[in-house]
Amino acid sequence: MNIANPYSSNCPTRKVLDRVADKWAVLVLGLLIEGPIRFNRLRRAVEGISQKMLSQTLKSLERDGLVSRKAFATVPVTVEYAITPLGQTLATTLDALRVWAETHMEEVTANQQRYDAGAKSGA
Amino acid sequence: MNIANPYSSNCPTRKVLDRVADKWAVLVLGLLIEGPIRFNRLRRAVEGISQKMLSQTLKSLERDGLVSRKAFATVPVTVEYAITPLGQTLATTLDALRVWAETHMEEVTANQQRYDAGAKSGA
DNA sequence: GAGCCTAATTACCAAAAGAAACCATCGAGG
DNA sequence: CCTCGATGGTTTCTTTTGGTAATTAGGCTC
Repeated sequence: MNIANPYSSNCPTRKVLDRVADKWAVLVLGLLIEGPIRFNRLRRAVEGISQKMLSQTLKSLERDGLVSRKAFATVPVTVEYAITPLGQTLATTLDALRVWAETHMEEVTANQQRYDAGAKSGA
Repeated sequence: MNIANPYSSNCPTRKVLDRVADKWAVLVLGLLIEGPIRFNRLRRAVEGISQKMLSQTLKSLERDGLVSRKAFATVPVTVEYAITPLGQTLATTLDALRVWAETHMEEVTANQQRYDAGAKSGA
């Protein structure tokens, strides 16, 4: 079982890591944890995402078993996306990242400005 | 509404999240937490990374104040990279992600195979 | 003085993201 | 009737990013 190091490219952990390193997936999962939601509503909620990327993100999340898709044969066909139990475990983990961002973003931004200022004068 | 929802694109949290959604940054930070390390050593450790991407990743991590760079005027100039205290807090958070991956990768892989099989026959 | 090791950049090409248009269906309204 | 709007997508095109390989620069070794 001890497959261990994600630093070798053939390690499956690396694949999952690659998958998770996706800003849209992180944002979508973060929204889905609040409850099932329809496609366009999701699109409006996640500011800046295109239909293509949302569709693509949802498809791969579904493929991974992190979200479930349910289509209703209503007037204009509605599709509802929901997070799965597995997806919830990931969303919980990712939430720590959001908390980190909220806690440290000011410091990071300050660092960036200091760096940029230094690079400008130091060059 | 300074902080709050990362779903609006102008939220600084979103910027940090974008930044973190980078597989190389995650892997590099994970290695740096074990101690300072030189450029080429890092490159050999992170399998599959190119010099360009490593250089680029390190530069942006340095800009964010997550790692520090120290050049030594040795024979062939050596450069050592180390994680900063701020970087450590992030690396710790990201470690939870690695743990998630190690715990759930089998399930995710199984889901993918089931999905792919279903799509093939079900389409 | 050719070759090598260091860290990093550059040029070039492939892949992915982004923007915007199009598709098909149906109900509402002019 | 015919267009409009809303539904969830896909397609097309452009831009941005990532990957490969070659190059740079300096000094040491052979």
